[in-house]
Amino acid sequence: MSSALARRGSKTAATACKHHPNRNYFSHSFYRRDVLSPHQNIRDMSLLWLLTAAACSSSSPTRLFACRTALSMTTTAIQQRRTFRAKSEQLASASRSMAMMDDTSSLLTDSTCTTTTTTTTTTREKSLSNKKFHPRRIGKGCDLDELFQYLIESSHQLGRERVFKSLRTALYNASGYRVESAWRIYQQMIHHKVTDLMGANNYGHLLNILKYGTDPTTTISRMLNVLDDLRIQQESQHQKISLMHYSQVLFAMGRMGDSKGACALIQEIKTQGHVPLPSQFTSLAIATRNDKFYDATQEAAELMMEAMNKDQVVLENDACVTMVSLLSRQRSQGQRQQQMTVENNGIDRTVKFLEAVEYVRNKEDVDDTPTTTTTKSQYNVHVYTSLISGLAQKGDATNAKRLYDKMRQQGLKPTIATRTALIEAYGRAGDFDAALKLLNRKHHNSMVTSVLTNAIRHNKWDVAEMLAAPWMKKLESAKIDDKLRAALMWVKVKSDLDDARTFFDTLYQKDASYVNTVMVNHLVTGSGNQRSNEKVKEAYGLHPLTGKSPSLFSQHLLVDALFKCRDVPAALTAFMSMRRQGIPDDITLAMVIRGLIMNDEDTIAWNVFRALKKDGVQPNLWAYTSMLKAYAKSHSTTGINKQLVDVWPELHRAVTGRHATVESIMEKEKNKEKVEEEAPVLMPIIKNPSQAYLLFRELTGFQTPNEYTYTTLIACFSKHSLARATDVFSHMCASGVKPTVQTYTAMLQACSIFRSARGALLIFRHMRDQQVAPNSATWHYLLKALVRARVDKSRIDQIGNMAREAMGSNDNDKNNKSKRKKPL
DNA sequence: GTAGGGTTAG
Repeated sequence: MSSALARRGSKTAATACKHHPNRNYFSHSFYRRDVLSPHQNIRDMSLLWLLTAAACSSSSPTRLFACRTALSMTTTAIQQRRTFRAKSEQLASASRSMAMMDDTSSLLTDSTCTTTTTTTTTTREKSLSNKKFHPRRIGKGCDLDELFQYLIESSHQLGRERVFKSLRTALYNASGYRVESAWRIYQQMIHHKVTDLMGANNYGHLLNILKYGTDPTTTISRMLNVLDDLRIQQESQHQKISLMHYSQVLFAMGRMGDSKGACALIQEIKTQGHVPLPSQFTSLAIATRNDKFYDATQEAAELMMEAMNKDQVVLENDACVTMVSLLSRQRSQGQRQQQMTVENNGIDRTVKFLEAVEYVRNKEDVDDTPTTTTTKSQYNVHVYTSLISGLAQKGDATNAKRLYDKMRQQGLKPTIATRTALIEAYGRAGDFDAALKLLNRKHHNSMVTSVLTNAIRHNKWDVAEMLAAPWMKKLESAKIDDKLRAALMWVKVKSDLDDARTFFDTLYQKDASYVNTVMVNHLVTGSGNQRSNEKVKEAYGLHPLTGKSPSLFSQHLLVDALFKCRDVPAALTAFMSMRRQGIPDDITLAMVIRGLIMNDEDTIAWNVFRALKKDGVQPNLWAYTSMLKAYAKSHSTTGINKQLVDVWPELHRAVTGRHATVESIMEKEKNKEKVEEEAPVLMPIIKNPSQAYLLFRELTGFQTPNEYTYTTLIACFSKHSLARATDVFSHMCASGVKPTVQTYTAMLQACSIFRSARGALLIFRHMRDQQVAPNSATWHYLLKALVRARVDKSRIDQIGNMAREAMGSNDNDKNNKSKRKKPL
């Protein structure tokens, strides 16, 4: 109700707002029917314990990134804010000077009342107008064009005070809460240079209308313009920007998803010596959630934690729920330019956030009367659902289930969303018995989607088939939503690509809304796996049918598919086109490195890799490992495709993002020669294991190598030095990274090359002790090592028999597996 | 009505 009143601009609402104890009338909860008491907020120590345990069990060793420090992040934010403000100011002054240049008539939309009217206006008419546009008479039905015309003609007689009063009344009574009207009235105030007469409340009212604008760019920039004007007034001590003004802008930023702007504004509030309001943090949380272009989760969380820990700010429940949801699903590593933090894990960060929430809640209890005797959980079902879902994404079904049980103990009833989150946890962990058991009662779209996609991920074709079959018949029914339909398409793509492709057409013909982007992506990926670049390109061409242009993610899949088809020029062309539209993430960059190396374009890969680092982009672990793979290759590939040499300068620009953004274009214009000097040179890759080792040392400065990285490094050494390969192997075991069958095989390969029977048998025993099952390659290199080391023939035969025996049963396994793998 | 389920890398 309050929001409706406020929107109508009713005086009652305004007064009610003014007298609200916290003057917190932009609070999101204020607009809600069920305003939660602060005590209903998060407060439950035992849950925190549980989560901390989950974080400890799942957290991997620290992955550090040499990036900006917290301090420089803040500075950058301020600088960005300044640039943005400067741009807004330019915009404002441009619009102002335009208004000045144009005279009276051009400011009016109604061209009928122009100069002719001015000359023929009689004294009587004037006095009529005087009456009509008297501040007291300006009401709802007032014609703004007429009013503006009148004011321009009579401003000299009326005096600026009177002009201002008329416009002010118009703002309150005639704008009708229409954004455009309010903005035009404000522009008139600027034109008549009367904004200095505006009171803080007038500014507040204006902002209150503007915040409901529909266009993100105009809405925010207009509001920032108003704020800038207010700031100028503040400097001449006319006005003071209050928290409510900031709240209005933050509210709009929340709606529009301008997370960078919201962070910067919160910082500004702090610099002004205020403590931001809880509702302002809620706006920040909403802005972070709604921002599709920038992930400010970490920055926002830190601002909130600081406020809680230092200023005892009690966050609103909405902000908590939103932040918990965002934090718990943060990717644990590999984000480019990520801030250096110890808590790189989503759950760690969530725990840290909740600790701050607990801290301030407990503090509040002590300050208040300590009457809270209830042990009942103060978390609501949404917080639990977010947390369960966060654990689910990490495949931590054990803790997800514990949390779910705990929630039930607290007497909270799980909803469909909660059960879906738990099903997702089981599915990710590969526990399909548990997932199906939960699904048993009612097959809801979201639950089926979850189990289905996880079954595909885990190659559980029996589960996928069983689940998909009944839905396949009604694929065209409206009862199936987008996500489920896409999951069913995925099943089809995996079982029969051509059939899936035909089916896409059938669906589209039935109803264009039945097809979506994800389906096209599945078709592109499926075609890539079939190594058919014609099919890839054809499938990619389906994107327009979904009514959406391909996102960066869709383009990522295209590039990957083209690399799989060994069409390097096409893949690189697609990648460069992708770069022109946005900044590829670390996964895309690693995929490009990998694609090049898989296609034996080692030199180009090496140069892309160098260019990234030189540009300050930290390649992630996957990129490093792919690069290492070039050194581990048995065949030498140093030649470069001529076509790629020609494409290199452009590729270099695409990788580093030189003059692709507005800023860099400006930079280039400013400093033309400097950019042109930088003709990128293709450096040859020097393939010796010491170089590989240097690369490995370098990556350990940023990330923790995993079993794949170690194995690749061992493979680099296996042809050169058994001692060094063994060193890496020992280092791997000492670091707690478990060798895989591939690791042991690489070691055995080294033993065979260096004719070490003793080494081979030691490695083989180690493998047995670790209960790792050998594969045919393992047996092959073990035997080869023994043969080359001239071990006693009877001994070799003995092991050869063991190998045949083991492989015989393995073959059976394989056959069974492939039988099982045959889908639908 | 908030929270949940769809497509990325050996």
